Amino acid sequence: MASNTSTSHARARPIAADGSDTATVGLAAVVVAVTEDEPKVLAIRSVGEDALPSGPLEPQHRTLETGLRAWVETQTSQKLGYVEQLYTFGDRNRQPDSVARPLSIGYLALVREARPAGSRDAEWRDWYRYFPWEDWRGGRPAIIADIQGALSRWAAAGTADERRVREARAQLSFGYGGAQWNDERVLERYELLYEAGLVPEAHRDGAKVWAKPGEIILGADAMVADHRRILATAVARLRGKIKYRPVVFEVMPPEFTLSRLQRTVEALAGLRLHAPNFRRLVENQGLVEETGAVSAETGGRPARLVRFRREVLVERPAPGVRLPLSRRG
Amino acid sequence: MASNTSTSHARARPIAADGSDTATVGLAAVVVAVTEDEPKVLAIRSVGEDALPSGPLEPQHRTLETGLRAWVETQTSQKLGYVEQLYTFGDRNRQPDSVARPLSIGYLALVREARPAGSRDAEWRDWYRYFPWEDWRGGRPAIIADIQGALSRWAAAGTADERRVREARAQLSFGYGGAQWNDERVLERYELLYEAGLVPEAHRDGAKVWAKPGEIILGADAMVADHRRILATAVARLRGKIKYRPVVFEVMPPEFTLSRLQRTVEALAGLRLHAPNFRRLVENQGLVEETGAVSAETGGRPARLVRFRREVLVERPAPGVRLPLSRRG
DNA sequence: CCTATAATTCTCAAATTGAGAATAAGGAAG
DNA sequence: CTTCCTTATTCTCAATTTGAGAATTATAGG
Repeated sequence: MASNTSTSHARARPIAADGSDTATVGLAAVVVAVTEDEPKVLAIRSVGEDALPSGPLEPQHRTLETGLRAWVETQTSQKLGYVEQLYTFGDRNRQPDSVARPLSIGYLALVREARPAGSRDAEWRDWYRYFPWEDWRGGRPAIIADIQGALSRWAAAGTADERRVREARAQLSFGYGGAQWNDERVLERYELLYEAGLVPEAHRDGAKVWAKPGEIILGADAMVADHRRILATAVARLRGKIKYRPVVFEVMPPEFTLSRLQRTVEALAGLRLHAPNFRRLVENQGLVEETGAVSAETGGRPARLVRFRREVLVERPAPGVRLPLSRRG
Repeated sequence: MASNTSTSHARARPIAADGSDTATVGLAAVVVAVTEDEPKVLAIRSVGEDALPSGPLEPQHRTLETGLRAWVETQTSQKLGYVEQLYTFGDRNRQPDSVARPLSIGYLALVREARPAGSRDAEWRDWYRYFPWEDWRGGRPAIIADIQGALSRWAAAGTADERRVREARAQLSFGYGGAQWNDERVLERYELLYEAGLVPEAHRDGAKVWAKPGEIILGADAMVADHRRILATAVARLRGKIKYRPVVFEVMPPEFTLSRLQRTVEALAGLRLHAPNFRRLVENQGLVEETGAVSAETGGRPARLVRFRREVLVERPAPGVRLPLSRRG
């Protein structure tokens, strides 16, 4: 339960000087790295559920972003490079146990390496722990079957009109029936599960949901407050952005092989790519340049080491890693 | 000056109960329509500069979005359909005359038609009044020459290092030198002008800028507070989104001709498109369907009337109006 | 030397794009 | 009613970009 964990993400209750609403503003960061081909996110372990590094906006913070950086650094001793604002959440509905309106501004940060995580309770976690249905690298995840079942029962429980709408939404989001899987609909999927009550957060928040606690989809970790929602927003944003901006390089070491780059993109997108076409795209777009060195780490033929070509930022209008999917699972 | 206009966007000063910062949260809407092939935005005329419909978040607002809708409706009697959150601005630097941290959450709203604007001081304005350099439909806008000149002087005024960085940024943003024009860099361009002090807001905010007031780029309207920044964010977002999501249809009437659709996209993107290729894209993607009727409004051959095919939302993963540019101005 | 493994290059058909010519269907002018 | 003007619409064609798979190369290990 959220109320058990009175760590830094608990919020103070402000008093408004006049009728107008004041809000304590929470800042929360999704700090992403990719280690050994797995996407990782920095999490704060608390008694119950995990939390994102977060804290309230304070007077000494010159900008929202500096406030965020400060909180992440004190809580995880991780310095941030690339940072981008995601979304501001402010529903009254969620977190009903607080008088002040909980306003949280979510940020996405990309860092180069997942070091052992500075502080004792900060830990790097595979982000698919929170969204096991998002990892299609090994084909359709088994958990989708459970989800599909639960969503069908949820759809059936509605009125005739609701039924069709719900069924369509479920198929569209999770890619069955007519629709096909879309890697970017991460938030849509999480929100759908929340609405249907298939996720513990919905019950904890006291949201009016159809599902009984017994329907909860198991095998996925929940998070404190609205942090899993923020994480879903981050994954969605990153998966979208990777395709038209060269942001993957923010999580790569200075030198890397093309297959490492590919596996990093695959890790983030949760999809398998066709290797020859992937390299063709990356090279044709001039995203990387030769270092001259080779790396013989893997079993087979040694791979050339390349580095990101910063010049592309100037040359091309919107270079990203377009995804050459392979149709075979 | 911002302090002259004590209308609804003036903000109250909250008192924090403890050390932590409280902020009055302002909501601001960029309400967009396209009338007679010109992109319009709803503006509130005040004594000095224009403002966006806006107001503080209040206790009775259940969600941020309902608060926003309420403010827009009371100020402009315009009901909103499609609404999307843009960004939360919270720099301490801007608006130094306020004790409370001004936090403003910007929204983009799309509406179907620009009616004469309900209230007396709400008015539909061509959005290129605020950004004349953004309209390339008639070729490169004349004002770019002035901007280029002023930015060159700004670049030259820096140290050797600064000079190169500034020159590169200017060229990249405004598409001269090596770089080419990118319709989506709207915010980047506005921020650059602000930083260089070429825009009245920078001086009004007391920002530390190079330019003397005499350098200000004339022929563009400023706005209250950070509203022009929010507008720039909206234009950028819309120009980006139009290419991969069928959002144009939110500003179209239920039935329309393909050339009207094209001119609407052109109005928003500020670019000319190649008509035959535009229709090919729209039709191949199944974005529209026949109504059977024709419209003989224009001089030449009567055009078929089509409507948006809602089914595409289910069928295709990310259908938008890709932009088949024509190379000739 | 043979084999497994991974990296890399080639090939080829299919689809998409960019550009312009050509055609069609009305209204207005004569 | 013929001609011209205007806009809508269809065609064509070359160039580029994709998707998919086969083939080749370079190492390490037996």
